[in-house]
Amino acid sequence: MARATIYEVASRAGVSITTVSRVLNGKGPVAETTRGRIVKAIRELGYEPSWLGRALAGQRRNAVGIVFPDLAGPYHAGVIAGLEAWAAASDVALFILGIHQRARSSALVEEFAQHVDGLVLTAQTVQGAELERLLAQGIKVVLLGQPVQADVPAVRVESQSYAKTLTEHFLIHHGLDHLCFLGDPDLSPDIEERWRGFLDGHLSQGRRPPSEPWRTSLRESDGYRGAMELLATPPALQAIVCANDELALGVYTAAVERGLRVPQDLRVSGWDDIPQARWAVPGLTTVHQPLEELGRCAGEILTALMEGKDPVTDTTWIPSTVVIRESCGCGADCRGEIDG
Amino acid sequence: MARATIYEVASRAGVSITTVSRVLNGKGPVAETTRGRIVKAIRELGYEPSWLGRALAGQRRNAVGIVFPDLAGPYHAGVIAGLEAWAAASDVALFILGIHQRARSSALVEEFAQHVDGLVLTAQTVQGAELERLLAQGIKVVLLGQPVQADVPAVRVESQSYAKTLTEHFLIHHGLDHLCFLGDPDLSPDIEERWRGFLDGHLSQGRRPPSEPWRTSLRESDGYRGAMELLATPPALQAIVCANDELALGVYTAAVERGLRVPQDLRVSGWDDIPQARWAVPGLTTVHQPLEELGRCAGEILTALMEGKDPVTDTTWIPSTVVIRESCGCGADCRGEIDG
DNA sequence: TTGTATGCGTTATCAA
DNA sequence: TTGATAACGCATACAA
Repeated sequence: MARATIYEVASRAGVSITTVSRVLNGKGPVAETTRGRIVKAIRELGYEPSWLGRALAGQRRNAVGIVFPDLAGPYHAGVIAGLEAWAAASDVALFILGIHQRARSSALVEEFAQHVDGLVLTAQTVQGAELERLLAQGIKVVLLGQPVQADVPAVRVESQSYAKTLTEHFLIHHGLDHLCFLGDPDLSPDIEERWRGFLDGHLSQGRRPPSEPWRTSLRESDGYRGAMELLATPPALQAIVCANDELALGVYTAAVERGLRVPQDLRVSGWDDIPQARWAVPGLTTVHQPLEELGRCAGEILTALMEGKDPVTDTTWIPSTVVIRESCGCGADCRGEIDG
Repeated sequence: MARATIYEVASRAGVSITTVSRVLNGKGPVAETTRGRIVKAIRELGYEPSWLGRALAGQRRNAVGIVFPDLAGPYHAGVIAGLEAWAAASDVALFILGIHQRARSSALVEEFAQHVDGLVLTAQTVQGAELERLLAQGIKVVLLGQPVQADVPAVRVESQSYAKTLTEHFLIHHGLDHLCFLGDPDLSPDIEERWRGFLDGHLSQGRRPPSEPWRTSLRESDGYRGAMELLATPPALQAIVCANDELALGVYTAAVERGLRVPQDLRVSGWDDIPQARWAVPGLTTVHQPLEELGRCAGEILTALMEGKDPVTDTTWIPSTVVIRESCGCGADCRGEIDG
């Protein structure tokens, strides 16, 4: 019924638990014949060491965790895949936690931390004092897409230059004048960068800086509502640069409702390159983030941290790719990718 | 640096750890003044009980886990959302594990199990002997979309009747004759049900039983390749009923390449109602699974199990919804939903 | 009302 | 080469 313990193995093999522990961990000298008896006992009992006992005895937990605000968005799957690839190669377990706006989410993360040696914290999960607490307990932490904090290693995607490239694409290649940014820069540093890149694009062309961003959260319905209002009042907008793809798809719906064709009457771009972006008609021009690369990179930093290398504290920047489809007004002639 | 322990709290409050434990767990009598001192000490030290200590001392872990083959598909997000809703309401932590075809995945799950009181196991994760091992260790288990096992509670979506409905929709409403099922019934019991419902639909109409399913795995590229071959050889297929949406979208691509229009020249249906299904053109007729409901239901069974209620061992069946869009050949007139 | 002592399953230190 | 035994942090039976 219950699991076998090291004591049962020891008594069955006629040795002490110390010796069993030695063969289990492969350290310390054990006579070949003794080892044979112990291995046999282990097999016969189907014994597996208790993770709890090990962890309590101060051992490595041999697991890392990643924390997401929730697992609904387009973001997590790619990151997890990358991190998982690293974890499998490192023979470390990967546990995942979504905090889902829970009331006691802070306690939740702290408890989660007890199960692992290292934690990857994505945007909108843990910050400030709570993060300090975690660090104080000796948990290794890598931030993903979070505002950079002193002395905490982070992985970020470079957004600003791609937003600039995208904006210039509208401004120069398509010769537009009247663009609007949809999304709230205060929601995350990544989005703030996109907004700044949007500004950069205007400034680099000597254009009048665009109006304020139309601040909204990031769901499709927010994009629909935002666009409905933006398109209600003159002067007519030529393009809406969205903070993510879901907003952009909401804009599609609003455009239909306002009797506007995309891209003939209204150009749209998104960010993230979610699966729908490829299937929507017209195909959504967007920015593809190398999510797997992000996850893998976080894993490698975790390795360094857990091996106690000289403390990594700098931010690693990962590049993206602009994906040109049709929603920006490009035809088959200019589809493809642009480098930042 | 390190966490405070119950001993430090005790000494600071001038009591024994027993008394601290008592106020921590709210059981046993404690004098009001003593409790005050202890509460104060706890606050001052920022003490939080060690999850490890508690678990090792034989307490409930106050966490449940869910295991997926991987987190890339369309499946997991909804299920997690539902399970998470239950978990939050029950004040239980939810940990997630993806096994990602790891070599030592069996050991991985067993280790994961030590962190939790109960486990939700989805299809293609744990079966047979390994499952028995888990159960033998007293872990509470709920199966999700798995073949039913004796004495293990399970939650399943009813697929067969919806597959039948969908097939009859093609056969009767659209008056077709020559349908083909794309996908491998051996991959999961759910898909096998879909195939059986496809057969049922033919038989109920006294039609000649269709040819064997075109066996393939479930990625979009498989759908593309499968359809390319299916459409290469006469007699001309009128409709392809796909085992999931991703396959169906692959069929879209193949149709374009073969110069066929969907739905005029070829009808298509999918299964799952992934986000792309709504955005693809034409909109994909598919079957929507109440994923959140699935998760919540699994959670509730877990509650019963963990409270040691009389053992739940039966399978709970959850109903789906057929979502009619345009890929089956329906126009605006018959869009909507059909009940099973 | 409070405290002592033991067990939970390991690893690690030291002694034999 | 092996074994007692003390941590690790908590809950709890039993004693006071």
